[in-house]
Amino acid sequence: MDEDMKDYTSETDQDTSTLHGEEFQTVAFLAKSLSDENRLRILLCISQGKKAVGSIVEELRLSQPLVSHHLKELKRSLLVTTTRSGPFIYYELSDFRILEAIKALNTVARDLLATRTTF
Amino acid sequence: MDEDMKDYTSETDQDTSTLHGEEFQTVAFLAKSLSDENRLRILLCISQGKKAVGSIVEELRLSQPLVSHHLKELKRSLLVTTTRSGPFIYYELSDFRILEAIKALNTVARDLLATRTTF
DNA sequence: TAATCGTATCAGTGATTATTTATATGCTAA
DNA sequence: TTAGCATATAAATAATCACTGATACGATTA
Repeated sequence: MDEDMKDYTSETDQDTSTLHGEEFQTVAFLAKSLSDENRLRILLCISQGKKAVGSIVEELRLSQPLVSHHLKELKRSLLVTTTRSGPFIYYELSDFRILEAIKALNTVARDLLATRTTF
Repeated sequence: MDEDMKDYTSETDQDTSTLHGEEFQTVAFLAKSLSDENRLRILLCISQGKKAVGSIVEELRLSQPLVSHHLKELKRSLLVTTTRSGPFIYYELSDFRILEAIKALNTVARDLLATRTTF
């Protein structure tokens, strides 16, 4: 059961210099989670601390079903975790290094746009 | 063959700690380019050096129109540049730091899968 | 119990996209 | 000019996805 993703044994050192096999799939899956502007806003929003859905809705001025939809997607990619407290459901980042990855993308993006010759 | 890597001294102070405004859009756009398994394979493929379309087709065993389609998408996101030499069109990475971003995503993805509580 | 608040889910729609097959375009040599 | 190779593009399909509006679910309180 649970054949979505595979587990790794972390006994030996992993090769971080290149991707192989199913890693292309997992990286693509993770990148897809970051490929939506609203999801990025949500991630940055809850990076300040765990927040309930209503707070995110209010802060980002998005509809509640839309925020719930994106949070579900972020949870599916394991980027966020939830904790219930009464009627509130708090969402928080599961790994803050995703912020470093986002910043790396931002740096590259800014440079690509800056050094662009045409336009 | 010269690698045109650049030094990055900030001429204007850039805020790398957070995203604001249009940066969400550009990061999402860049992430979308990385959100496809075949495009990641293509990027890693040409990271070994500039390659013609036929070489990529052969190496990745994808159809030629599919490779051309993805290369067009990668060019649209400024991740690759082209050089024509006779009938051949060579594609190469425009910024090798995208590999670092991909590796960062891979590390996070591997950790998310590893530390996941399997119910 | 009922009522209310917070959140999730359902159904539908329009837009985007990955892929295939077929065709067109561009370059070079004979 | 022709033929032939390398690459791009067009057309069609199927799948995915972001978003909206409506509704359902769950927890708390009266």
